[in-house]
Amino acid sequence: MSLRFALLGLLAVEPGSGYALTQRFAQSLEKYAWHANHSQIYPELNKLAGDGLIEVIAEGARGSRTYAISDAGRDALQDWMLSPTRDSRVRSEEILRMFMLSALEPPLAQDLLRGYVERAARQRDEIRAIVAHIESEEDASSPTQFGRFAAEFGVRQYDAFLEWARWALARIERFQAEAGQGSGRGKRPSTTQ
Amino acid sequence: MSLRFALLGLLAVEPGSGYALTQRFAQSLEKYAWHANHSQIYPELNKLAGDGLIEVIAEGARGSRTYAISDAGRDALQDWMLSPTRDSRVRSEEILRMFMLSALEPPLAQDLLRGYVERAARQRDEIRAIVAHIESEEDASSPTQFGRFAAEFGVRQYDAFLEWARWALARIERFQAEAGQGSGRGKRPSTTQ
DNA sequence: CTGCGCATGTAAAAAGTTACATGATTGG
DNA sequence: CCAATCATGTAACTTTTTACATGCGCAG
Repeated sequence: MSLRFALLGLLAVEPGSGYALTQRFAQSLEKYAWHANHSQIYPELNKLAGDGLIEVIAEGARGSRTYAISDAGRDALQDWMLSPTRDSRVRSEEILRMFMLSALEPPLAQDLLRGYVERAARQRDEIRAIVAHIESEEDASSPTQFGRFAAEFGVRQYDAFLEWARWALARIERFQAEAGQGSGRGKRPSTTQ
Repeated sequence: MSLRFALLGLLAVEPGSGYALTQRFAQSLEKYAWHANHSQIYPELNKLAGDGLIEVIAEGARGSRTYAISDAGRDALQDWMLSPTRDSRVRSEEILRMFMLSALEPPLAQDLLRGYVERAARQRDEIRAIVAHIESEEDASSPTQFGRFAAEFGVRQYDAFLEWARWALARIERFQAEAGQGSGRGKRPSTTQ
């Protein structure tokens, strides 16, 4: 169901073709919220059009069709937005890898974490540059709003991740130092079966 | 593929049955990293055992089997951790809804956002309580580390979200104030209300 | 005149969800 | 003894991924 509403939401902001939507998906949604390939997007657009939630408002070169959301579509989107979120689950292979670090030997985990930190910092800086660019355009019209929201979200997300990663590094280090000292104050599980 | 490694990672920290793993999934992974139902977990455990990556180390009441990761499993997990992440995409219906807010009328978007802020703040406080509890146990053994990492991540994640939401609220407000004056840009969808 | 990007599709396979199904054990 | 929870599974369906497939239009 989410794919439908992702498409309706994108079309509510601005009309576009399947091709354009595929790109907008990749630009603003896939890193934080949802992702879909064109092979899933095209059939879903046809279904949405069949249900009268979107309409073809223009046909261009190479058989391209520009869709716009219909009034019924806007209603459906709003209903969905007002309905309770029944799924608060998240899928992210990157975060999964973070958590799995605790299964590795501490030195290896630290190495990996440091690499992640570096890449995350670089990516955050890239988004910051995008934000600066959008901001300089000074165009507060709807279409850019969407990307602006996503970009701001991304910056804050990366910042939070970086803080967490640094905290995790420090914790692993501390844990390792304690373990290295034979008689620590921490409990020794020894024969815990 | 991710499910395999999520299970291997959990078993690398501590052995457990399919039932126990289902619960650990729901506790520490599903809100931030990955989720799976028992109907997906049990068959995957059988496959992992068939591939020699995990082993049954105990059988208990009600036909329960406790699995532990094998040396081959540990190697497979490590290989995966060291391999480049080829998928940096995220799926989260909640975040999707956030982004779709820009498709709604500003006052409605603000109402919804305020509701989200309230719930997020409550959830963050709940995790903080869990963190405080884990911290008070003073038990630095591996099994708890996992949940501790996830909880810390959750707190920072919620904090970042809350900051973003407040920023978004302020921005919508400003945008609305500007639109209220002469600076009419963008389309105005029927003020028929 | 050719290669790249635009533009749309379908099919098969894998992954994930929901529903159905069963039985054991334990606490009240 | 009854309800809740433990514990495992399969089947049908939906969603998502990967691969295959085709053709137009433009810039160099």
